Amino acid sequence: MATIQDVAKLAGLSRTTVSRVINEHPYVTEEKKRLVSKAMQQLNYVPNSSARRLRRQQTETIAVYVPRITNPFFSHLVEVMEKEAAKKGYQLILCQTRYKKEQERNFLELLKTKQVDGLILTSIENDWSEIEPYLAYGPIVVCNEYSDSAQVPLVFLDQIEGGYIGTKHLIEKGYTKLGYCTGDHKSSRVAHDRRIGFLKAVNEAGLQMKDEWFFGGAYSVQDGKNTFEALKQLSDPPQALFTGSDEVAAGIVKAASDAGWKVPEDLAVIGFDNQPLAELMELTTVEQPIETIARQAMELMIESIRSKRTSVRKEVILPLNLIQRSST
Amino acid sequence: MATIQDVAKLAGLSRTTVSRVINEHPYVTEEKKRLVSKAMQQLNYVPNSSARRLRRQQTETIAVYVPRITNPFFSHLVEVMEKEAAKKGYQLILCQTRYKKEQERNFLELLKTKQVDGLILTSIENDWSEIEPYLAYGPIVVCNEYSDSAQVPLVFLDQIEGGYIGTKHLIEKGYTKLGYCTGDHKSSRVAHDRRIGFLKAVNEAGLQMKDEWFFGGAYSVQDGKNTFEALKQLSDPPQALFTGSDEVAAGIVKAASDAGWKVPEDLAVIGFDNQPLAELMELTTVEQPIETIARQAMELMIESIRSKRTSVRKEVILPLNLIQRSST
DNA sequence: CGAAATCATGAAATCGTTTTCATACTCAGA
DNA sequence: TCTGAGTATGAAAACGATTTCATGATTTCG
Repeated sequence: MATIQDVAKLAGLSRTTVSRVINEHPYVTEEKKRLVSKAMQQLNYVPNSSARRLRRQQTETIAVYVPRITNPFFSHLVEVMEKEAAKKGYQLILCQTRYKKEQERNFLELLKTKQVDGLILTSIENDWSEIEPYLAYGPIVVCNEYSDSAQVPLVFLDQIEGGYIGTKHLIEKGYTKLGYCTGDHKSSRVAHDRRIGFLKAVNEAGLQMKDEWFFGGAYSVQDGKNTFEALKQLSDPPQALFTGSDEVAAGIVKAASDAGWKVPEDLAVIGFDNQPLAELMELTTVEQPIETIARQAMELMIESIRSKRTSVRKEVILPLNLIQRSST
Repeated sequence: MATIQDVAKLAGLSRTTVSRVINEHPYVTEEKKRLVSKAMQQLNYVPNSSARRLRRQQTETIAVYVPRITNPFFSHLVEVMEKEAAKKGYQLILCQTRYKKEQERNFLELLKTKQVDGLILTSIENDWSEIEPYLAYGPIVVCNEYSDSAQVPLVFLDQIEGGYIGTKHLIEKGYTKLGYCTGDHKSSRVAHDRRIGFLKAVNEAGLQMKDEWFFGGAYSVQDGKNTFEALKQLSDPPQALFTGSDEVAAGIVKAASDAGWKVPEDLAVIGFDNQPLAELMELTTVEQPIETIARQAMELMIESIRSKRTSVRKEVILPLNLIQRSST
């Protein structure tokens, strides 16, 4: 492998000048530039990035935390982030926390050991106090999740509003017996807020709720199917169901159709996300502007890296909107 | 930030000894080990990975190429690879080629500039001769795709067999007028082989084909819907359709149902992949053992990195199997 | 008991860049 | 003609680790 020294020798110049050419420093004559370029080509030279990283104290790499990349919501987020990062000369390291506190903590070392310039969290497993100390080693941006105490940029969606407009829609459609079915991930602010939005709409309309109309722990298509089986057993089932994801909604619709129920006549269902699957199943759903939050988060990240200012809290809240199809 | 020098000073020892403790070198007395550990803790020291990379000439990072991470097949592949890599102390850099030759070539520089120890390709856009020279800079493993001339480990599925068993199944079910609907991605060996398998089964059974029963360029759910619309116009449509992906199959089934066709009575459809969506839509499909190929590819990669032998061709061919549901 | 092998440590070289500092040359303005 | 600003270059320091080499001390063994 050719080094900068080899190039310098072949061009009859110093390492310094070669480095200047590479980094487009002014004060290099055209003639030397040509000489250097020629030598670099002849030797098929490229700068060694480990050396460059060491000297420059930056890696041009960003770590992105997701629970699991197979979740379409997160893979979409990552797709956009990678594209945006590549555009600005950054690479992405993928970290799957698998919803585990410990996994998340392990990956935090990446920042400390200077393997990445910054961290984007799309989910938060640990208490913020566990994460906070790592801010000393580089910027952190939170995307999609929310934390009260985090002194960092936060890009997230107005989930209260999301819960509210979805529920409002059901109410306007004339349903009065509403069920609620989500993943209720303990620490997640997202789930918490949606529930508030749901209850707000319900209370405004003066509707009655029953405890048995709350279904929890639902994440997958299969969970949706199970939820329907449970619902079917009720003597007084809800007429409409608010769900926390399109997968769950799809599972419910499928199971209901298979059982001979008509959607939305016998049971209306509203999803969340507007995934490709929602279109396939013709689900009414609350669309999350994934591209926008991903892009915003990445922009804030790169800005934080470049400016080197100390991290400050900054909230970017984006709206959600309803997409009406035939499941309600 | 504390450096190894600071630790050495605090512990009253040399950098060398500290380094030995970090790297678990023998020939360090227990006493000094304690001293060093204590100093490291006091200073909250962690080794700087850029420096370590430079000296060791390795990065403990692997680049994975996928066309798009939102494609569930690839996100599943990446999920397993990341998990496997993390287990062995490696990180993953995600590279989305977006089916573009140029993007793919750009990312190849990662290997040359020593930002990664190796490359795993899950799709190949460029001619192998474009990629081959980069073997000089580190190992490459091909996963899922196939190339005749590549002198590297290749982990892939027997797509001829896949096309064959899917088609055979349709024939055994009694269908005699078979359609073929895939993405026909020009350079892809995968698509090519499946077609061969399809034709083999058709010929063995002595069935007649019509040109109009071949549908191309279908990748998405929407493409599937469009395909059905086209098929509907035919005066003599096929009874059953072999498709290249579950998305396409799902689109066809959906459009058919909406048009009042019964599946499989009026039109049978078989998918490919066994994605979650296939279960939801109850698609018969050809399952690809994604976890296995991902794990195998990652193992071969890490082995190649560690052994430092020159790359040799090695084919690992895994079988596919049929999952029967109610769409056929 | 003396030589060889093993254990324990540190000084200095090394990895391949970028950056700082010093030096020299050119040219415009007083 | 002298001064100071701008231009162009290179020597050497720095980034922070690991590895080689050298040197003692200690143990083993014939």
